Amino acid sequence: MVDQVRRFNRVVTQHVGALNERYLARSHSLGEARVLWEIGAEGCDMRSLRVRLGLDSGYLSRLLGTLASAGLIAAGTSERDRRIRTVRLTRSGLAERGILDERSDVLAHALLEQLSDEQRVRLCAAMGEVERLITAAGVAVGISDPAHPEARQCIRAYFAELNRRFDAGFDPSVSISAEDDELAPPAGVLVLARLRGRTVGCGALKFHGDGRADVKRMWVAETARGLGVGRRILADLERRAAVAGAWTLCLETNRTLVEAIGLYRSAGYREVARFSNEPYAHHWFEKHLVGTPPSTS
Amino acid sequence: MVDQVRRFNRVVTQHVGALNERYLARSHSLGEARVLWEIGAEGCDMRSLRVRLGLDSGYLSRLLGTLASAGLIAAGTSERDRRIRTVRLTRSGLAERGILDERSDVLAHALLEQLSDEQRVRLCAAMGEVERLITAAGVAVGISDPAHPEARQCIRAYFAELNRRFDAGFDPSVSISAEDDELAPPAGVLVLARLRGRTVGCGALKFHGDGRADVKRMWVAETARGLGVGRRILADLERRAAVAGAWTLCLETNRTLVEAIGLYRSAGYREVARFSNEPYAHHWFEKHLVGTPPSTS
DNA sequence: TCCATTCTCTGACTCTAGTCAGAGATATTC
DNA sequence: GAATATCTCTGACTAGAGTCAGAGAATGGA
Repeated sequence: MVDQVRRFNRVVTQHVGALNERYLARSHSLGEARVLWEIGAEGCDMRSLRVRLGLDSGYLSRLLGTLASAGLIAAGTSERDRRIRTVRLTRSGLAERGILDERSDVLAHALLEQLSDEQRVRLCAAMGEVERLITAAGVAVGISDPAHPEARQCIRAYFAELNRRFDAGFDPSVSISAEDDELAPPAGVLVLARLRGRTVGCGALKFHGDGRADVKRMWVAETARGLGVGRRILADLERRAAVAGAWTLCLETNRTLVEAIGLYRSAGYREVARFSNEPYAHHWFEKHLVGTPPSTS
Repeated sequence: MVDQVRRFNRVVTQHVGALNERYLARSHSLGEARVLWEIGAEGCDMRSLRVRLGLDSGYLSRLLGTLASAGLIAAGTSERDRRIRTVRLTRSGLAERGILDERSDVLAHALLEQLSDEQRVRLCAAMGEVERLITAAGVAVGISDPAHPEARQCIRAYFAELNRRFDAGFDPSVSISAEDDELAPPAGVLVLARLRGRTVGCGALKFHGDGRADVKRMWVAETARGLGVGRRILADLERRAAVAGAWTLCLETNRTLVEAIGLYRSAGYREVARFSNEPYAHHWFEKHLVGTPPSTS
C-alpha cells in the first residue's frame, strides 16, 4: 500500500503537479497566479488570504503590491476593523483570472483527449475517489474549549440545521442541556473536526460519573459529508470515553437524522428503550465499549 | 469531466505535490535531492541524467559538484567516450538516498493512517487506476523512420519476444518480409509509441496499392501493457491507412499471441480464411474501415 | 486612558532554480 | 588531418520564493 501511494505521488507530481502550476502561471509568477486565483470573484480580506495560502505577511503584501500596480486588483480597508485590508479583482483582474481558468481547462482536456471514452470515465471516477479520500485524510479531530468562537459557531450551525430539519423546528432551551461547563473537562469533552483550517464537524461527551457518558452534539457540515468525518468523530469520542472510564455510551436522536442513525447502527450502537425525556428524540441508542482503548494517534 | 480533473489537480498538488517534495528534500535542496534519487543505486552517466531531469548542463554540473564535495557521489569518466562523465553514489550517498526513501514511506504512511481499513483499500485501488491512466495518457504515438536506432531496437525486441513465445522460435528471414523500404513512405509506414522518452511499442503498415494494407510489427513492451498502447497504435495505423486510401486492413498472427488476438477482435477485426502463406501464422484477420478518417490530433 | 495585541507594510536579506555564453577536452566525419 | 560536433565545466547573470525584524496604524481589554 505504501508503495502504491509512493508510485502515485511520483507519477502525479511529475505529470500534474509541476507542469500544471508552471504552465498556468506563465505570464505571472507562480505566487501572483496563486493569489489572483485565491482572491476569488467576490474578493476577500488579506488576512484570510495569508492563512489560506500560508504566506508570510511581508511577502503577500509585496505580491499584492505588484498585482495592484498592474491594475489587476483594488485594495481597500475593512469597515469593521480598519487594520484589515481587503482586496478584490478589478475588471481586468477578473479577465486575467478567466485566462488562468481557461488554461486549466485546456490542460485538463489535453489529458483527457489522449484516452478512450471508457478510459476517460474510469479516470474521472478514480480521480473523484482519490480526491475524496485524500480530503478525508486531511480531516483532523481534536479537543476544543466549548467557549472558543470556532466551537460556538459550529454548535450554532448544528442548531440551525436541527431547526431546519426537525418537523417542529428546534429550540435548544427546551432540549436537554449541554452547557459549556458540561462539555469541558472534567464534566465532559467537546471535539471539533477541522479540514484545512475550517471547522467541519463536532461531537461531545457528557460524563455521568457512573461509567456512563452521553454522546451529544454530533454534527458534520454538509460540505464535508461522505468523507467519514462523523465516524472519525465518534471513534475519537469513544476513545476519550474509555480513557475517562466511561464504558457505556448513550445517545438519543431525532427520526429525521437518518445519516446519523445509520452511523450509530453501523458503529455498533444498539437501539434501546427510552431512557431520557428529551422532547426532540425518537430513538435511543447505547453501546458498551470493550477492550483497551487504542492509543491516540 | 474537465471539472473533475481540475478539482483533482488542485487537491493533489496541494496535498501531495508541494508538501511531498519540500518535505523529502529538507536537508538538501530540491534539485540535489532529485539528482540524488535519479542517479540510482547503479550510477549512471551525466548525459542521461540531464535528459531525464531536463536540466541545463551548467546547472547539473554545479549540482553534482556540491553533491561530490559533500562526499555523496563519486564522478568518473566513461571508458567508451571520455567526454562523458559518469556518477555513482558513494556509501554515504546511498545512505542519504535511503533516508529519502524512508521519508517517502513515512509520508505515505501518514496519509494512510488517517483512514479506515476500507478507505485505505479504496484509496490504493483508485490511486493505482489514476496512475495507470495518467501514464497511459502520456503515451505518444508517432511515425518513425525504420532505420532509426530507436525503431531498430524496438523491432529487435519484438523479434526477441516472438522467438521466446512461438513454440518453434522465430526466424525473421523465414517470415514474410517487412524491410525498411517497405515500411517507409510511400510503400508503408512505421509508428512508434513513446512514453517519457522511452519506446514502448510499435506497429506498421504495408500498402498494397489496391486499397488494401497489411498491419505488421504490432508490439507493446511488457512494461507498458495494460495501458491501451496497442489499441492506440492500431487506431493510429487505421487513421493513416484511411488517409492513404487503404480501406481494408489485413493481418495474420500466431496462436500464442493471445493479447493481440483479443485486441484485434475487440477492435472490429473479423477472422477470415488464410490469405497468405506466412509460416508462423495461425489466424488471419481483416477489417473494412468505414467513414471519414478522424483528424490526426 | 493606557497597554498589549493585531494587522499591514517596508527594507534588507538569503537561497534556490535556472539561463546564457563561451572555453577546453574529446569524438566523429569527410 | 582538418573541420565539425558533442560533452562538461566555469563565470556571470536574473528572477522567484521566502524569511526576519521592526515601524506605524488600529483595536480591545483592564
